[in-house]
Amino acid sequence: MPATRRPTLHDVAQEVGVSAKTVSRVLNGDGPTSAATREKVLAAVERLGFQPNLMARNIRTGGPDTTIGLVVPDMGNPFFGTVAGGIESAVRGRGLTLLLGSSGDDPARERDLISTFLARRVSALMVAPAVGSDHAYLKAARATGVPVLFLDRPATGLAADCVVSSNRDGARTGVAHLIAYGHRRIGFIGDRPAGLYTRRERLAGYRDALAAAGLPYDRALVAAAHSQQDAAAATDRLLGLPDPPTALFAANNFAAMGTVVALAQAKRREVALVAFDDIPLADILEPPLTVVAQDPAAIGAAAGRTALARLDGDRGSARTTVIDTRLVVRGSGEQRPRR
Amino acid sequence: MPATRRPTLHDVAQEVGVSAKTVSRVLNGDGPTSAATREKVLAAVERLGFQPNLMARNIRTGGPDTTIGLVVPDMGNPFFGTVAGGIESAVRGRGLTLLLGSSGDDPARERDLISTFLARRVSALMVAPAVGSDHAYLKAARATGVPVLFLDRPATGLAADCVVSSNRDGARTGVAHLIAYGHRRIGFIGDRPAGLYTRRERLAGYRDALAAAGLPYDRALVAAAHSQQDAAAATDRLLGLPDPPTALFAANNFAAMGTVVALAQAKRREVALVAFDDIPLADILEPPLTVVAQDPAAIGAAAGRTALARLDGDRGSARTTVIDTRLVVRGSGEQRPRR
DNA sequence: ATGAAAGCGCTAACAT
DNA sequence: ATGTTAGCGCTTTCAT
Repeated sequence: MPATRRPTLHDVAQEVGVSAKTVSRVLNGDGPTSAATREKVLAAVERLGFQPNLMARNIRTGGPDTTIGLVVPDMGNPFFGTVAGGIESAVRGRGLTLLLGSSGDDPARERDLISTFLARRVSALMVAPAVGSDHAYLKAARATGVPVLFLDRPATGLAADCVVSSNRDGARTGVAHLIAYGHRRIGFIGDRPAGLYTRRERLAGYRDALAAAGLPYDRALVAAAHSQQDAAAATDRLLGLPDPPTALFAANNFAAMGTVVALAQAKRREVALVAFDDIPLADILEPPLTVVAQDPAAIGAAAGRTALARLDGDRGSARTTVIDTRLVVRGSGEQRPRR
Repeated sequence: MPATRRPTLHDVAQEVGVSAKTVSRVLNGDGPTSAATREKVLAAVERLGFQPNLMARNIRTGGPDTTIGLVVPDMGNPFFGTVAGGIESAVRGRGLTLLLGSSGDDPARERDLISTFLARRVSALMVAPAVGSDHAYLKAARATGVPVLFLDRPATGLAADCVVSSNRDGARTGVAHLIAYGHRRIGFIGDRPAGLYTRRERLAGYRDALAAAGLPYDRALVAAAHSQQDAAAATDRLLGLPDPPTALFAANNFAAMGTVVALAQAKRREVALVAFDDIPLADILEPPLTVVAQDPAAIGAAAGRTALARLDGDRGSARTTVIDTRLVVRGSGEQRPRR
């Protein structure tokens, strides 16, 4: 069976015996239409299975495409999946659809995707940046009026809207929780590279908590890891120090997993642990894992709302929205230090 | 600053002093062009920051939009996120981008999304169906030549390409593993409703394994759950039976989590467990969780390849691709039955 | 090697 | 209440 040509507005018009514009009016409900023609038109639309070509419509109206371009480092990461879901919920009512691409944390690929999305004339562009990408080149794009918004981390080299977690505050709270249980030497296992925004913020929170408690900051207790394996190795290393930490703060979700695995394998259940970002099954680990939970759905929703506000003409200066984190106490932070 | 109008092909042409068509030729490399004009054109393109409007191009060429529409029940589920990533990798080389929507397992919303995607003239449509949706209505759409492809479950009411895991075989292998360790009463905690494809297949595999070992099938050992909480409750119920199972087979990932949680809370570590679908941290649970792992990236990749083949003119009849599952032995299946 | 005109499917702006 | 014309930004077709 050869592919039947998709019916056009014209086909419907001919079928009914009216002009294309009349059909258009019925479908979009702008001009006035008699009830009789409206009915006939709708019947013909149904019969032919007509679907207006959205691209043609967008071209003619000159407006942007009714899509939001979203670039994330990794789709398999439920954090970004949930963020995407939050965006979708927020913009669905406005008829916007998500165009999604993953950069694999490669700045070049991220640029490619952004460029494709802009060529598609997306209504708005949202980017959860890859490690090491710079966004100064987006200034030109933004001058054309496309709202550009950053997720999880602010843009580099560009003042743009962004939505982030309360990284510093969250980390401070998590570390303060450990300090409250008597820990004075607390290891920090964070992301790499050291300059990475989320790592920097969370490390700052860690130092805030130490300072507030009058504890010294010891660089020997700070490790960097960019994979679960790395984090496990870093955990082993910290625990092997001459004057080892009695508690650990894992500053992101794979650090959390790596640390949990390392502690379990080393049978070091007495080491207290708080992690940034929640993980599945945290409550049945032994001990149950205390975390500083992010709210990815809220991040997505806030991003969606900000984009809509920009599309509605909000020309205010770049705005940073901070989404609260929440300390979820489950037990692993309450192990007392052993001496 | 007012939004600067996006430059068009015409603007570039004027800037250089040639016709629009010449610019088009340079950019698409079809007609012949002199090296001199090519250079001038490219310079002007760079200077103006011109990006061809993909929608306009698609309209004119009459081809489908260079997107693949993907509908999944839930974006936050890493299974679907990873599937999406697999699709993207497979089709990226052909310049196709993902248009993504989540149905929230609501058939009406799924239909809406599909309809929007078709109106956008996607090159291909991929659907991981919501529970309870019927797809007979897609026959019309498919007659227009859009490849339609189902993920995770086959279509209902329509013969279409689909890519699924080896559910039956995988379940059989997982249950056989339990039988090999001496279990004769094995509980099955599956999805709801009972008619759901994946549940049916996995239950069939469970029965295959029982039959192969000459064990009776006892309906009292089969439970249904559609959330982690449900699954935990079902686990408690099965363990409370007069003649309780000594092992459990959790037939999907939330059943897995629910069962793990229930066993941990009831301190019933001696109950053997195998789960369908891998979960994070499975290897540090106590005991480490043995699973029948799916390969979502391979599912996505296969789907992408199938779609490309269809776009390349493959008109063969509907094809079902089965992606192998893999038994990952970690320990929880090796608890011996207590008597 | 380049340009002019026509048209993809639709809607804005003016008719009637 | 409906039709006509023009044109969105691009590419096809046919000239030159």
